Amino acid sequence: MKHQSPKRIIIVEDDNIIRNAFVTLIQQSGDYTVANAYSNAEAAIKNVKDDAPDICLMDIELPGMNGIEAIPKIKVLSPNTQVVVVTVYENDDLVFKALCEGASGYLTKNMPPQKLIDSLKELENGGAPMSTNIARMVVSSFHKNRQSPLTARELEVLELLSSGKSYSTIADQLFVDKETVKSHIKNIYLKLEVHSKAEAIEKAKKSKYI
Amino acid sequence: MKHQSPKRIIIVEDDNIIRNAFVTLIQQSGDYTVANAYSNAEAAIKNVKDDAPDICLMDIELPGMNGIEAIPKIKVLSPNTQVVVVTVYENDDLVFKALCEGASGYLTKNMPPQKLIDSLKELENGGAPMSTNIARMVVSSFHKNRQSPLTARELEVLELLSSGKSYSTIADQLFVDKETVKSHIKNIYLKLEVHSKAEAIEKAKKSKYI
DNA sequence: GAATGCTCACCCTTTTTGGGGGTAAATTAA
DNA sequence: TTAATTTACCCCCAAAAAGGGTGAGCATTC
Repeated sequence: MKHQSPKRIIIVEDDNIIRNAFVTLIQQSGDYTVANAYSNAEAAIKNVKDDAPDICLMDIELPGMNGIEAIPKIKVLSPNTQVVVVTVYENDDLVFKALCEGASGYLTKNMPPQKLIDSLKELENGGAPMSTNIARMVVSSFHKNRQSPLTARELEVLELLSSGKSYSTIADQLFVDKETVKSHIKNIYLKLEVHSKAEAIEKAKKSKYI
Repeated sequence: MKHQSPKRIIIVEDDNIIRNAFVTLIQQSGDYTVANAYSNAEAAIKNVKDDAPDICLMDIELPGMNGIEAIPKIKVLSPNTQVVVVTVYENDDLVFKALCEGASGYLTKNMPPQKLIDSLKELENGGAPMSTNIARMVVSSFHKNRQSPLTARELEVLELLSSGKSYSTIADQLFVDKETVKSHIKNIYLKLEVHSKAEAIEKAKKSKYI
């Protein structure tokens, strides 16, 4: 088998001390080479085709374009690059935005140095490295709220309603009359204290009933 | 500081050899105590209030009730118990079902033994232990498909449509005329080759455009 | 400078839908 | 034996959705 050349990494991080620490840490590991290190996203994007990185470590708060916006731009120019966010922010919103934009991992800067190298290995193995809290946030985002005021049938109806189906389609799918669906929806509105489909869906999603 | 009593664990696994291996492994770690070990979900559910486990290791394929169905029953009877699925299955459907039902982690049986103990520690630290492939599946589930035939504006409209909003509400939110929204939706239907809201939403979600 | 694609906006029509108000039987669970 | 759930029906009517077509303004691309 042919020898694998060491994985190429770029770093986007505006703090000089942290950036240099990452460079040193990664170079010393021996298994990776730092193709380039940037203090802003624009420069990284401009050079990403030449750098041809396997992995990009991306900070979020950066001068100019922020790290979240930078992710899709990197991915378009270099689709095989895996972007891992490395930041101090553990805010739900930022985490899910980063993942939606295409991040393959999300690390917080308070991790021990060895964890960074472990994470790179995890990426190579087809994983998605995440800090402890981030993994929990991600998994929790799937959990449903079981204290729902709605009955099982009502939840079924609301689920279908939230997928854009009409009353009659829902009725067909549940093998009941359209008027029955209407009754369920009336009860859903009563319980959720709303007066329209959109409000019901919004409230149910926010409360994680569906 | 007061001494913490060792975390209590129950195991639900129908294969005697594997179950006993887990028991031995966990007992030997010293940091955990096996409160009970069951070969089926029904028995585990019956005793979960008495066992009062901090953690439940749950297999999926079991005689009688399967592990996925068992998760919510365990969580209702003992809300502070963290359920971790331990299985051979890496199927997307099962993973997401397990997480939706309330699993706090998902491990595959091909892991090295030490990984199980590490995972228990990870749980204690507020994490969500996952095998490499599972973590990638979970993170990938957030990624959007960037080869969408829809324009940015059309995606915006479709996103709002999929949240149950009416044409006029969408129009207000985007500061355009209702007729403009209609035009966009007509184009969306054309491009996606559908003839209704529900079909458009279904196709867009399936293709991960939204 | 012609062509294309995108965003925006208006017109017409039709059927369907959604939401409000009631009522009530059968089943199931507490 | 109450209470809750699921089912189903009636009325009404405004609003919404979907189909059709047209076209201006703008940016990009060829």
